[in-house]
Amino acid sequence: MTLSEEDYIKAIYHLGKGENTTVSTNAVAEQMDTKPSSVTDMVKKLSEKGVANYKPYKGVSLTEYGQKIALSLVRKHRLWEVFLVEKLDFSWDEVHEVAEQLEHIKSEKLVDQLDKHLGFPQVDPHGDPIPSKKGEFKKAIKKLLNEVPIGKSGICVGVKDSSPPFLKFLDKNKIALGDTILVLDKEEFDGSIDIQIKERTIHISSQIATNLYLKITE
Amino acid sequence: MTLSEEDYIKAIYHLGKGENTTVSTNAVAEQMDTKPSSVTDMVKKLSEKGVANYKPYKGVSLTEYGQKIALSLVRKHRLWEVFLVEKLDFSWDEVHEVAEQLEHIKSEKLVDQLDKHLGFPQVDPHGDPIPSKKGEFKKAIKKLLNEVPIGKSGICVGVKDSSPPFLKFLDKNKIALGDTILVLDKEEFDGSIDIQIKERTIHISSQIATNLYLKITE
DNA sequence: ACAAATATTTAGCTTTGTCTAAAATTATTT
DNA sequence: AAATAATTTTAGACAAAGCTAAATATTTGT
Ligand SMILES: [Mn+2]
Ligand SMILES: [Mn+2]
Ligand SMILES: [Mn+2]
Ligand SMILES: [Mn+2]
Repeated sequence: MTLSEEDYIKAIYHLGKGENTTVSTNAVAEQMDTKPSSVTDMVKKLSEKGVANYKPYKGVSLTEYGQKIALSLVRKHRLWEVFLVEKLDFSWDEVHEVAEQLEHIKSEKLVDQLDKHLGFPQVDPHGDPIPSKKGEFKKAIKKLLNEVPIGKSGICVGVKDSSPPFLKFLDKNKIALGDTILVLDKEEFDGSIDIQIKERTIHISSQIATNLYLKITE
Repeated sequence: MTLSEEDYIKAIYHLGKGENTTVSTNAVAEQMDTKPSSVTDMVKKLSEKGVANYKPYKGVSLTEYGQKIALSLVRKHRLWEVFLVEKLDFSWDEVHEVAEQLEHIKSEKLVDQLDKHLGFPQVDPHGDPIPSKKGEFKKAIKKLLNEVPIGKSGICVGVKDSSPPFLKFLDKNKIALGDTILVLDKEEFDGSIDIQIKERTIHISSQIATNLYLKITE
């Protein structure tokens, strides 16, 4: 697969949320920051290669084979992200762009050894699970912060939005993966909430609460 | 620079042996495993970009800017080779192919941090020097084994040919960088020599002797 | 010095991946 | 059930990087 084909496969995979959903040409175009006509051309090619199922005007999905490729790419992307943070002192908002390049390096041994070097990590710096070599991974039971009822608490295990602005916001407000968060109060009107985190009590907007994953503890 | 442009720049650099020599279209074509006509097209483009000086029928050389790029690529290539050997347990005959890909990853921070992570190595697994961030490196005073006079000895510090077959040959014969080699005898007729290495006395062909670098000790 | 051999460039074609503009299909309103 | 709007595809073009075959320049041998 070429670099470009691989990025399309990943886009289709992510838009389908990991399940094997059919996604629209326009959606892929938006995700990839290209034009719908370019997507049409590419998905035709992917279809011919046995990577995708494409029905004109109906959308595109990945074949079994395509999903395997997607999972391998996701695995590589996330392992590199762990490497950058753990070994090269990158912060979690800097890794995506570089991993986007590194994920395309072709060498099975490289990935296997990297995995070993990192101690077979289960999640990437954003809390996203790392597929095994065979493409398996258990998706964690986690809840968005805005769905956690008042009085319940949990451990922060992931972010839904992993864009640099959001990640930097969390850094600035000293919210990190692993922290325990208790929901104190919720404001119906704007969806904002009060939380307790590490002795501090802070008020958090709906935009933040809908992008933080917790693993409920009690 | 695109991946392809970068590979051409590296090829021109290596053919010019690091000095800023003018090299021929055919030489570049052979090195890159492409056709001379493709090289002509590319060097024209590199010339327009200010990376190379190209005179039709006369050959091509790198500009100052082009040399900077070349040195940065060599730096990245060799740092990645060190990483693969030191951290991921690759053997020295497996690293080149992967480094050939990794050298094109764009991220200044990545290179700086990798350098630090590796403890600022001075040479790659084949004994080749790693340019500093500014593009400087001292070239070691080393001699090819076939040029070492009888009775002199030295430490094995590098290989001229770093192709897998040659490197595997060295592994098989337990000759590694760092080993001390004493020249016992030379055969004028075929250039073969007798050496002593780690208590062993072995006979070595001219092809091997002309591809092993020693740093003379006495 | 000239012919032959070699090296290099040019011209024209191919593939990949992209784009714009126009045409076709599907979805949504009234 | 049309009419309108939105989505998607097609047609045609372009840039990058490569190739083959033909033309041109340079080098070499006599
Ligand atoms: Mn990518
Ligand atoms: Mn991630
Ligand atoms: Mn390369
Ligand atoms: Mn090397």
